[in-house]
Amino acid sequence: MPKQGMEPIRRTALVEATIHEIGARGTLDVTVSQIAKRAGMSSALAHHYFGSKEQIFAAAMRHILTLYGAEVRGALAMAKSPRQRIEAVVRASFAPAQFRPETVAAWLNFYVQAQKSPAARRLLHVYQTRLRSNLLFAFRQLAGPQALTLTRGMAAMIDGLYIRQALRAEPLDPDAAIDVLLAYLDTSLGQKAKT
Amino acid sequence: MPKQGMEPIRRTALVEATIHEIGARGTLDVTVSQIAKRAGMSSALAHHYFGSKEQIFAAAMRHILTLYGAEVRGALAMAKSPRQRIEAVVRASFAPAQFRPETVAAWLNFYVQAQKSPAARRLLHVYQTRLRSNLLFAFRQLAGPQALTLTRGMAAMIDGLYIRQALRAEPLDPDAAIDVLLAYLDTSLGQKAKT
DNA sequence: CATGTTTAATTGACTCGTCAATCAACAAAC
DNA sequence: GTTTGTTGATTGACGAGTCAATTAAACATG
Repeated sequence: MPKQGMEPIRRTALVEATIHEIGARGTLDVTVSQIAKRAGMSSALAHHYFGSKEQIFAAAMRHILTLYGAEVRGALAMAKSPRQRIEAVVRASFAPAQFRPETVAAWLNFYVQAQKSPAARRLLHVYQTRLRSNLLFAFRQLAGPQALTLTRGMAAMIDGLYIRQALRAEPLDPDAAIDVLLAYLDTSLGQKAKT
Repeated sequence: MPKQGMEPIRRTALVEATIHEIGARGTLDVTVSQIAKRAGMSSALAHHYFGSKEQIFAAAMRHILTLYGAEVRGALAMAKSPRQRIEAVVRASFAPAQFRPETVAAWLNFYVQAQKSPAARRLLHVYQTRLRSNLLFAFRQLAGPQALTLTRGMAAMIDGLYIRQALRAEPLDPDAAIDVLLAYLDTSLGQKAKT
């Protein structure tokens, strides 16, 4: 069977299987065998390519963060005004790809993973910092001294809406979530320039 | 050694040990032995009183939710106006007892637990619903039609600020968190009656 | 109040299952 | 015939839950 050049294929298959499996089970308690099975291979092969379960998780996390980063960057590229930059971050955060149940469940579980694994914590920290500074920069131009408070509030609200989705309690659709956030944005800025 | 009436003592010791152990390790991956050891007894005894690990977790969760519920009810009792009722919920949510790192870490992990355990999900759901309806009721009197959006925003923000604390990323002290929330409240209500 | 009996509390040792990780061996492709 | 892909079987560790046996308090009774 062995064709050559399987490695990248296997790796991505495993990463995606990991995210789906975590999403489906709602837990980090997924076995390498489960992941491997979903990816259509033996668990031994998974170990062969990744070395350890923790490295599989790390790769899955990197994948999610990369996708999210790309989504944000894409949205940001088209934004002209500070107001648009904030809106871009919000919309990117709730884009269909980011708000799929498996993805969100995976996020929640990676939050937990970050509590034990320093590597996971670092990864998460990089992205959170980047996101926050995007918001802060824009808010500074719009609201001066209140910028820090507004940034904190908005970042918290994004996370909170994610959690709700993960818990499937009061499952808001993306548009409703975006509405909540934009309402916050607008009233905070006192209905200034809705450009 | 056997004195009588040990049961309630052992049970509460186990519940508290569970919360501390989860907080300390940052994971639901705590063994019954670890919990029992911290509570100063053998793992066999823990099983004797609770039957299973899941029931220990459920009891710990109930404990946390009960404390939180009591805190909210206490704060709510003194509130006279709708504005004060919202503020009461906010302040109760970030009261020192609720915002201790172990407690917050335990919360996060119970969110995860709720994904697999229907019992945990039910417990969480009851409290979340109660909380939300407290907010919604007050917001209706203050903001009429926007009440639903505001409630969603505020509930999300509370959860999000909790997460931040759990992750120890940008660790806000309780007062800062309350400031963020009250700023949201005030601007949303357009600086009406700050009573 | 001494003594025998029940009973709650308690644990060490054990079972059984599960899972991450390893390894030896085999199968194409080159 | 060497490299790359692949797996079944195995190892070793660990953890939930059980159980039989031990302790000493509580209690009864003459």
